[in-house]
Amino acid sequence: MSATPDTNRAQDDMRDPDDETPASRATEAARRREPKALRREQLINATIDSLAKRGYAATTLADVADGAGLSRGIVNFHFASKDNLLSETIKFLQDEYTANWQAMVAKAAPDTAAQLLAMVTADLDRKICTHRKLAAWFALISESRSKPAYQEMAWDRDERYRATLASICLRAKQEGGYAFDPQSTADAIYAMQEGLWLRMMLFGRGYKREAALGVVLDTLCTIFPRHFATGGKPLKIDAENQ
Amino acid sequence: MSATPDTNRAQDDMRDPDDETPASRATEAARRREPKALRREQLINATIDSLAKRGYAATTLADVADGAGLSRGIVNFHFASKDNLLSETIKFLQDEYTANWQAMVAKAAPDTAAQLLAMVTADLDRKICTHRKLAAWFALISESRSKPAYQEMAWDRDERYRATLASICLRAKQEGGYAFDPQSTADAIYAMQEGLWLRMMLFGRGYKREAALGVVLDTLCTIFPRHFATGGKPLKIDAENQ
DNA sequence: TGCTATTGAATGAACGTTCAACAAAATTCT
DNA sequence: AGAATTTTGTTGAACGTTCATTCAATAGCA
Repeated sequence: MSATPDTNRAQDDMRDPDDETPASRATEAARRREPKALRREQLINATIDSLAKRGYAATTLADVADGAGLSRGIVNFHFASKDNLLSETIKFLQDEYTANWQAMVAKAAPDTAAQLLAMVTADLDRKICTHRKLAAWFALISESRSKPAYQEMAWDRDERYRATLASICLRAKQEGGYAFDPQSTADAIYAMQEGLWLRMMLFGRGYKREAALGVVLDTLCTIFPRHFATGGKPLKIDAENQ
Repeated sequence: MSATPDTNRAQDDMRDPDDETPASRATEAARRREPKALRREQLINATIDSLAKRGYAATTLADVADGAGLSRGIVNFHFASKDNLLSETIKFLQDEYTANWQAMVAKAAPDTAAQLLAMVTADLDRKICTHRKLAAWFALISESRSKPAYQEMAWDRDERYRATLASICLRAKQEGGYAFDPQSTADAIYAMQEGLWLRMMLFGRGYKREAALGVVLDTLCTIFPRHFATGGKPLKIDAENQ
């Protein structure tokens, strides 16, 4: 029982309702009973905090352990090495991201406009698009030059999203008689979203989720005028296919 | 006279004709004569190399000095501290970037399409858009959470580009009778470009400048159909204003 | 009694910074 | 002009700090 076990997570300027550590561990004894997976997630969350607050270079295992309210040696027990902890952290973020947009797309109406809207808003979802997660993600991904493992994960994530987006753009083109190249359009939209992420990461208070969402919706209106009304609301279109 | 003074710079996958160190310093004596500013630039270039090759976390002063073919203590003499070296490096990149697009815009024809094309292609210029510079830039900017100085520089650069782009979008709207919001459109285009930068940084060989350029031009055609013909060529438009 | 999770001190390597010594250039003096 | 002196640039070893990792000791749990 060293430091006071702090549950205060990520003083994010966006005030995320983010990932609260589920089990409200009261006593030292109760904490011990928590299954391994939970402890790992707790450490990963502390890692995200540290990455967001202090950056990649200044993220130390001591800081992570302190953030989780545990002792120094704990990370090497659960993750073997710092490298592995960071790999697992990026994997955690990627998995959460992918699961989120896939769920949102599955839940959305099957028509093209709704599917497109779902994909695009998924990236700006409250759960994904928090300042601390964006900061952590950029910190990790920027080091991917020297870490081939990161690059692979980024590539994976990218391909899936990009391919799905391209197929929706193709459908939209067929329905709306647009002139654009579907793959180019998909790439442009995807790039725009990552660019908006970057802006949000860089200018925390100065550029919020709502602003980014406005830009995205306006752009959809411009690119897909027959699917979206001004204001970003999907327009019902009686598609011939489906 | 310690290590062989290596002039081999940045084995970039993009084979940049990049910044060759101007003076071809032959002898130890000749090197000494180089003015201070040149030595600084040489060290900054070695820093960019190291950031691109090894990442932010693994960039050490020893590595920078080795890369420049100089001795260990040299950086602290010219830059006082590692922190300052990195600040000067990001400043160098930002200044080069801003000077480049402003020069290209100034050189372009005054009509809206040409100005827009100039701004947009400036970002993908051979001189700016090399793998090593992108990697270095992302490595630095990702740490800006913990370095307020970086953030300020990023903001500055951003504002100037964004405001110029927005004013051009406004002109285009007036000329072409488009429905879009000019600021949103400017933001979208800018974000798209930074997103494409990110892709190029991440997927080096897998996503080249030419691919990004194609996406950008296609997008211009989609957004400004009355200014650009399919294929991205600017269309002469007889503007009423100017 | 094992077994698993956790602790915190010890270890050794890596790094930024400092500094005394040195060398080349520039400046001053004769 | 040439010698003497100061200034400027450079070196590499030394220092102190920080950090990841290891590990013996310990405590809860089956």
